[in-house]
Amino acid sequence: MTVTSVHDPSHREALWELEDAFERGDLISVFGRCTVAYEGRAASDLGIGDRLLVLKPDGAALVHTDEGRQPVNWQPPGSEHRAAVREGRLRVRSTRTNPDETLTVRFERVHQLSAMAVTGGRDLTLHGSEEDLRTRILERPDLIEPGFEPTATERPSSAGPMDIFGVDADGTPVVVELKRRRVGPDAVGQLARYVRALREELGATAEERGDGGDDGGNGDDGGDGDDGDDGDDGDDSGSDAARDDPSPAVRGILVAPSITGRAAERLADRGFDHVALEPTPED
Amino acid sequence: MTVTSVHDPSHREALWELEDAFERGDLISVFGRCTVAYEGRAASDLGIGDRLLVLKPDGAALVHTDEGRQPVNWQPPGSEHRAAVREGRLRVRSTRTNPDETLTVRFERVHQLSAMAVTGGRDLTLHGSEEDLRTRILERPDLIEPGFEPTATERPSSAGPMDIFGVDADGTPVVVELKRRRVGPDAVGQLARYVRALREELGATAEERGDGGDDGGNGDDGGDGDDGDDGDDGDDSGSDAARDDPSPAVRGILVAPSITGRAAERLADRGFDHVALEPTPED
DNA sequence: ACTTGAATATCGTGC
DNA sequence: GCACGATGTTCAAGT
Repeated sequence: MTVTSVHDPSHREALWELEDAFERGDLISVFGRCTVAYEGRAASDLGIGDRLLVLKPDGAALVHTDEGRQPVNWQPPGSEHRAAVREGRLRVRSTRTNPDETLTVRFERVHQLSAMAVTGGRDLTLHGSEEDLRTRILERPDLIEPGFEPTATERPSSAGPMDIFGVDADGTPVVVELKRRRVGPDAVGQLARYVRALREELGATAEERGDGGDDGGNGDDGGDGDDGDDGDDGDDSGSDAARDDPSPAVRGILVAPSITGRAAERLADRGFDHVALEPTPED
Repeated sequence: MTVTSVHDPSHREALWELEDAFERGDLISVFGRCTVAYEGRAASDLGIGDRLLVLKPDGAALVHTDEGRQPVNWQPPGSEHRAAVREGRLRVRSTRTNPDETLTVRFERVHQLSAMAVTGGRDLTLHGSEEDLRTRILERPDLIEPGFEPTATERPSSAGPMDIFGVDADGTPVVVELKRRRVGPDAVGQLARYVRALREELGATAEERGDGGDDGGNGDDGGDGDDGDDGDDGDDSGSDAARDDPSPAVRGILVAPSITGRAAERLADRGFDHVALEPTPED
């Protein structure tokens, strides 16, 4: 039998079953009326009530109520489970170190305890990720725009690896930033950093192209333009003329299913483009 | 009886119990051998294996394996659960809209099904949050430094609401940014945005205050003064002169239990201070 | 071990 | 409903 199960056990009975299940490495589910106390990175106390306690052989512990996706209390994998009967009640305690954390569940009454030996079934395949989006574009670059040609993925730069690098129909370098779902202004900042990094890297070329790559205003401190900040502080308009250049040396394209209004504003400010595209084709 | 439980039920038997439990608004736990398919914001498929399915009356659904704190598949609250027997197997499906998402669990075999009517016990008290840290400082402002006086919390600015705003012993405006745990450079950037916004707002006043009054230091180790700036954000380069002013019109203080080395460098670059403080007093 | 960044993040709050 | 920030975020990957 792969599953053991007891209904309305005594505390001592529940303890025996728990210890056996620990020994076998079972996945355990306990329904019962209990209090919960946690102390570690923070601290919390939960009064008496009906809850579901899940104990995993890898050390994870979860306390669920009847609401919410998140457990009301938990312990991450790597913790150690112990059970005991104290003051006539079943007490389950899960501890770990680094940081030191303790989760204690005290059962006033155990309604149902089940344990199952789990085998196999770890082959999860996830689709619709950012990688799918990249694959889709590499197979059909015209989804970005006619004439676009990808030349590298994860191309390194001083601002980190960029998702897709390529050239457009005019031979202008293009940085493509991929997001698998609707994005806000932060994604525009990320794209701006890559573009700036590439403009600096290709600076000489830009000069030759006669497009006046750098504005004369702050030419002295040449690496420190203020438009590439990560956060959302770039709201001051008109701080640079270069971004309004009609033919910038490097283009930026943000690929995402949709973008927020604020993000659209920033894209326009910087002269970047948005291409609406889903990780997988719509039905 | 508040708990119903069936061991090794037939698929039809399991269906009856499930539908009854849905009707009663029970918290449900199902052990069984199953496949899982999800389609929505992403898509995934999970081959056959032993898992624990948790169904909540608020619409949440969780599929847990024997590993990890996170469910391998799930559906958030607000979804609708339905059960049926198809092709001789129990099928549980949870759907929601906006976005459209579907989670389907097909049981080859149900080992154990339990359902419990949950009552009460929603009074969770959590300690050690950022709000605790704010409360602690407002009650004892001298923890920041002698003479510090908070004047507002969540004070608005063009960069968003700042955690605590106040004045130091010299009457200089102070922006305090709170973090409940160890922080990296991003927190310094956040603080810098607030300080810059306030400096702009109070610009005229700052010009007049050009006296030589300097802070007495707060006794912690002074940051090294190296200028090895990597310039990957440079968020306040616009007001360049103000940064090096020995008596800036606005001070910035980052309150956190500890900070990373890179964050310390940036703090020093911008002339900000760090105060080491926990959300709750150490024992 | 520390740091960085993504997630089907989730969850609250404010607009 | 949308956007933004905090979370005992968790988690994987890179350094």
